[in-house]
Amino acid sequence: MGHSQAQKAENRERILALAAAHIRAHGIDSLAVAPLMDAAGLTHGGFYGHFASRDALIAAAIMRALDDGAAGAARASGGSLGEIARSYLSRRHRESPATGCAIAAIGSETTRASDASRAAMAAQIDAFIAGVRPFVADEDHAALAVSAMVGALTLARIYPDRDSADAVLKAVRTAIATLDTQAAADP
Amino acid sequence: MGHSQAQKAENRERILALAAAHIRAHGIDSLAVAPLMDAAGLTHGGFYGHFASRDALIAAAIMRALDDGAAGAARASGGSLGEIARSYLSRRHRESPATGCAIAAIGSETTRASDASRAAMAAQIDAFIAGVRPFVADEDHAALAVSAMVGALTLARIYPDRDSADAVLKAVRTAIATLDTQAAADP
DNA sequence: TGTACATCAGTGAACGCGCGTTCACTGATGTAC
DNA sequence: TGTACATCAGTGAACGCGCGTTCACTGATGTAC
Repeated sequence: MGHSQAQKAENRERILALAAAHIRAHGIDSLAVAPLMDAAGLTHGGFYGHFASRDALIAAAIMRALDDGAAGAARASGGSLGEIARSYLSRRHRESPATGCAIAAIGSETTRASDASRAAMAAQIDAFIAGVRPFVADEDHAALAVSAMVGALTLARIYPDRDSADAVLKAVRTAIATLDTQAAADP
Repeated sequence: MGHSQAQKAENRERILALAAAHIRAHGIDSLAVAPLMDAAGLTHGGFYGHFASRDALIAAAIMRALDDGAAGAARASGGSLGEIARSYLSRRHRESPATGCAIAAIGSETTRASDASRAAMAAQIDAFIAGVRPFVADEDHAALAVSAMVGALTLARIYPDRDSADAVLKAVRTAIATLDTQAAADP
């Protein structure tokens, strides 16, 4: 089998991507080394050639999940707050935690994570707020909009029935659009 | 030792209260039977006289944590949205997840809990929205306010430094107050 | 360009540990008379 | 009211299992000559 250095980098990348998706879809605590390595097509013994420990992997996976989410947000970031909210609070995003925003997916769990992980997520929260800032009246409303988007996505995923989940998303989408001072200035 | 029926009810109550506090402070997955029974002053073998399984305890503990949080909210619910936000988004609440709102404390984890647990939390979200409804312009803004409060408390707890955490709480408190149509009607 | 060998990515068995759960047992409780 | 006994809450040892981690080994890689 190919055990080249290039292969190793690819393998590490695959492990990390799978871990980042897993923690968003199934939570941090349920991430186990052996099943993860299996999913990556490797045996569990080789794990420690890539990461010092499970904790080190988790820290790296959180960073990766944050980057994933930020990349998705950048791709979708539109020219108005309504557009941002429409994308962030979409049914698609609600149904795809594994590829979506890490803040919403593992927010309450990260509350209890390492300081480094929490700092990384805090930085992304700040970036999210800064991205929304141009569209609203002041800093406070930027924090409000971001809190509401992260909160609403989390709440929507709690509802067991899809209709209620979608109703919450729609309600907050509509309400957030009224905070857009740019749009309000238009005729 | 007193093994009376009254004692048993007290013991079950103590176990459940400890579990409800634990899951809010340290997460659902980290709840383990033996340490919990130890904290309750009992040995772990007796656990199954009170609950059918760890999963059954978790379901009961989530319900209890929701009730705790609702009781706290009812005690603090004031005559304006600003008052509600001031209490919910207080430093005190941020620092005391074990006795506070379960939606914020275990929101992202509950996303992956049993349907019954999710339904119970969904009911409380609906109640929270209904409680805020009288103070805002429409249903959508009630959902916005609740999403923002739950979201902001979660975000604040992610920040490793207290000042940033408090700044987010304050920003969202201030912004939410502007949504209060009752207060806006005042001179 | 070709050969010899050190390196090292990945293998898979083995380890110790913590956990959920079971169970035979103990002794106080509370009921039947 | 007092005694005899069935009940049952709690005990603590034991179980099997999954998990994180280690390690001796394998065989392809890539470098030195």
